[in-house]
This record gives sequence, structure tokens and C-alpha cells, in this order.
Amino acid sequence: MGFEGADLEKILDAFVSIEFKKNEFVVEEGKIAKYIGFVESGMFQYYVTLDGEERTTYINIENTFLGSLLSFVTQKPSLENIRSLTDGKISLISRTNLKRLVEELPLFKDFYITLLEHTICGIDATRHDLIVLSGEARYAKMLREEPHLLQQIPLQYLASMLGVTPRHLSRIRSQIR
Amino acid sequence: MGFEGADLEKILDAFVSIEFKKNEFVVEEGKIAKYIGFVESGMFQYYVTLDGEERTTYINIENTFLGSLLSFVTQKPSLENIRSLTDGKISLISRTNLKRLVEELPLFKDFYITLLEHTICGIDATRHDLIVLSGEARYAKMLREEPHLLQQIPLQYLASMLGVTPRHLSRIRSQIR
DNA sequence: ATCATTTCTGGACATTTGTCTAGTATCTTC
DNA sequence: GAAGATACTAGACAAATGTCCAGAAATGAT
Repeated sequence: MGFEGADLEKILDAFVSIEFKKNEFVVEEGKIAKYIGFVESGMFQYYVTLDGEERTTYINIENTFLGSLLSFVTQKPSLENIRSLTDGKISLISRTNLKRLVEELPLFKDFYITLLEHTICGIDATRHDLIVLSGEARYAKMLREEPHLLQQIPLQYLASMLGVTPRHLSRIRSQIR
Repeated sequence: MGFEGADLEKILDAFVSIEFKKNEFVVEEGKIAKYIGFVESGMFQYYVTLDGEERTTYINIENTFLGSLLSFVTQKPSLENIRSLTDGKISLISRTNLKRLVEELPLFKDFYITLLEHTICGIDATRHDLIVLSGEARYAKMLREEPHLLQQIPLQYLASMLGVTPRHLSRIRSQIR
């Protein structure tokens, strides 16, 4: 991030690195998300339960930004769960620590603004694709732009993220071969 | 926003209020989005052209935040168009003016952070619904939560925003009656 | 290695959604 | 208020996608 000396120390002190075993909750539906963070290692699944069925809405891997945004921002109970699909490690920061850093370190505030701006762009692009592209086109785009993700994510979850059933993803994949 | 005196004046000076006739571009595909803003009046449509067909991805009405985020943030050519569907008025701010306000007015910086955080939540909720809900459920939700929007938006555009065809939206509407 | 468990694929059929199209209704403009 | 343009609805059929299911493949535990 380009931080140095006392500032860097302040920042590092505000984060706490937590290890997760496979299948542990990072955020649980109904509870308030106290932290957001960066995935250092492992894979984390966002999902909701709908008519008794789990629907995956997103998956984080290494070096990406993780959190139940709505709950963290509003400090209301989360609507979604985040759970580890593998063992892993996340560098977490609480809302109060985040606010303190943003207040005390002008450079960190700028960093946070940039992070938010780019997060918006990423989420909005996904929303856009969900409206405009077919399931097949979304899979093809992912194959083109994020092949590393595709190799790691179990297909059942990938299907759900793409907004299709596993049955249909299997069809899409056989078409593309 | 709760600003006063010299600060308020600085802020007001940074924005410029522009009137649009029906069917004018606010942002055009291929051009860099120099401004973002708030809609004071009128209705504005976001769309892309795909296989010669226009696909609506979003619609702004009064008192909402408008802009081609990806282009404004990255200062690269916009992938989408924004156009007025009615006569209207937008209060616009350029990227440089926005950055200046954020630098010079700590309160404005906080305001901007809050705006970004809430914008993320809104977009993410929409993304979520596109993955998890059916077209019919998305329409029903909109009917429940934003009936005023529903009354104003022409159905052809609404259909596209919901990710379905006008033919299908017509079916959904007749089911719900 | 073996067995059990989970994940992936694909057939058969059902349902949903899209395409094409025409008729009706609504809105504009003169 | 008549004529033309635009928007909405809906029938008939086609294509896309889902459901249910069973077998194959991969993974994990002993």
C-alpha cells in the first residue's frame, strides 16, 4: 500500500489475522458483521438459504477483499453467510478500527476511498453482466478473464454464482468444448 | 447534507446544474465520463447496445445518484450510455472538483465515503437478487419496495432492467393480478 | 488399497422464457 | 379529433433452462 514507519505500524495494529479451518463461519446470517478484511489464503463462500437450499452468491480467493458489506456498513444483521470452503487465513479489521484509521491517517482515507470506488466498479460490472449476458456468455467471460478462479471453484458453487443450475453449467461446459 | 457557510458555498460552487431535453446523452459509450451527479428532476436511462439491440441496465429518477462509475473512477471510455428519457436536470460535479472537495473539506470526504458505502450496498443487493431471485420475484420485490419507480418507468425498460424480455414481463404482470 | 462420500455429467422430460407477430391501447402532433 | 407513432398485451411456437435421477469420476477417511 506504500505506507511507512509509524503509520504502517498503526495500520498493522488495526488488523488482526485469523485462521479458519474448513467449514467455519466468517459471517453468519442474522448476526452483525463486525469485520471486513483481505483473504490471505484459502477460499470463502458467500451464500444464503432459500427454500431450504443454499445459493452461492460469491466466492473470495487469495488477495481479495472480503466482507458482508450491507451488514458491515449499516451494522444491521447480515442477510448472508460467509464460510470457509478450505482452511485459510484472513486479515480482519473492525468497523471502529477502520474508522479510526480513516480519521487519523489521511493516506489511509484515500486508500479506503480508492478501495470503495474500485469495489463498486467490480460489483457493478457483475450486475451488468447478469442483466445483459446469458449464463453461457458469463461462463465464457469468466473463462477468458479469470481462468485461475475457474480452476479453483467447485462447479456447483460456480453454477450458482453464475445464476444457473449445476445441470445447466454442465451443459454449457460441454458446449464450449 | 448539513454543511454551512464557506464550506457550503465551496460545495455549491463545485457542482453545476445542467438541464437536459428528452433524449440527450449525459454519458456516451466510448467517451470518458467527466462528471457524476444527482438527479434533480427527470428520468435517465443507462443502456448498452448488444447485437444492434438496446439493453437497459438501470434507470435513475429524482434524488438519486447518477454516473457511469467505471468510466468516472478509471477515467477510461465508458462502456454504457446514459440518456434522458424525459426533460430533466442534473447537478453535476467533475472528477477534479470532487477530488478537491474531498481534499479540502474533511466533512465532505466523510460524506463521500458514506455515499460510496451506501452505493455499494445498493448495487450489491441488486446483484444478489439477480443471482438468487426469478424474474417474477424481482418484479414482485420492486412492486413491494419501490412502487413509485414502477409507476414511472416504461415497461419495456423495466423488463430489461429486471433481466427479462417485455413479452415475459407482460406475462409476469398478468400472473400477479 | 478399499470403502464411503461427495462431486460431476448427462439422459428424459417439464417448465420457463424467448421470438415472432398481430391486435389493441396510449400518446403526440398537427 | 384524426393520423401517425409508440407502447403494451398476448397467442403460437421454439429455444433455453430447470427438475429428477442414475451412473461415472474424484476425493477423503480408515
